[in-house]
Amino acid sequence: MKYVIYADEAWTQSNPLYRYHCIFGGLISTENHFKVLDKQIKSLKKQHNYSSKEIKWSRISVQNINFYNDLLQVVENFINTTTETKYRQMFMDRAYRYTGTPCSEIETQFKIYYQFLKHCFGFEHATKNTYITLKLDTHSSHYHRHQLTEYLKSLVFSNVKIKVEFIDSKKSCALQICDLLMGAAGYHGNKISWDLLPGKKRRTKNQLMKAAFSKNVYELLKRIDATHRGSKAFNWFETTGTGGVTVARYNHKLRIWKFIPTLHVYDPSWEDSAFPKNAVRKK
DNA sequence: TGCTCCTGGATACGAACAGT
DNA sequence: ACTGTTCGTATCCAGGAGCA
Repeated sequence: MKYVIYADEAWTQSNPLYRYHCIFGGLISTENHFKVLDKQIKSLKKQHNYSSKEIKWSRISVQNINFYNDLLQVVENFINTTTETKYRQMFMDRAYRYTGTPCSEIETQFKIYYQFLKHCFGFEHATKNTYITLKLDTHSSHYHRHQLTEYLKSLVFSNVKIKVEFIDSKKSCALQICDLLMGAAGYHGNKISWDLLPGKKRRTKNQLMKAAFSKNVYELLKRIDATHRGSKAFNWFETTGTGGVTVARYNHKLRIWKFIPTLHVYDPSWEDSAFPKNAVRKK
């Protein structure tokens, strides 16, 4: 069986520091399903006069919010109706501070990328002769593509053959969807909408709009989790339980993974209670 | 099992805002 | 300046998920 994974990262910057960071997201499905998704998105773009523009978290505005909300329906439908499609999200929490050997920011990012691809999809439970083409955004790793490729060479499974490709996110709706979902995750999880403008006691229209959209994304993921796993609650920033069976890592339609390095200390200064209520968690 | 985190809903009050 | 609306805070209440 052949699959394609589109994966991307977001909220990796370290200035300012946000509690939830290094958010990695990946959509896995078949090439054909992705082609259909592409067509659906293109037609929706036409309807909304958004054809020439790229889908991007940072491009959401009051003027195009209807397009983005409609887009969420397309995405939900895509994930729900195509059995091969699954979504994975990994992130890190600064409350669990890594205490191992320090390394450069970019190297850390590669290592985490590796962890994400190695463990989040549960490849070890895939059937024999599974072929996966990993499509990563060329833009974000442009200068380090070679280095990342080297890291990913050690991604070896007996049952899964992996091929890595770098593509331009401008040309891939699936990658753009990843950017959107992760952008919303970071915005919501870090309470960015509460980063009030100087002297303001209320959030701006734009902040409220983005907070509402993030919530729509949250509810989308919650619905998917509820439909396919029967769970009654959904935490965007907690590891999804496996119910004691490791094959869940492969089978689940949607999984969230809070990546906690083995070598870590708990840093309560990042706890929710260390910040005022309704405040952005940044340092 | 108890704890924390994350979420929901309802209600009430007052402050901040937008439009006129 | 006045008005009506929206937003934020402060209460309660509730429960699920995951972790130690």
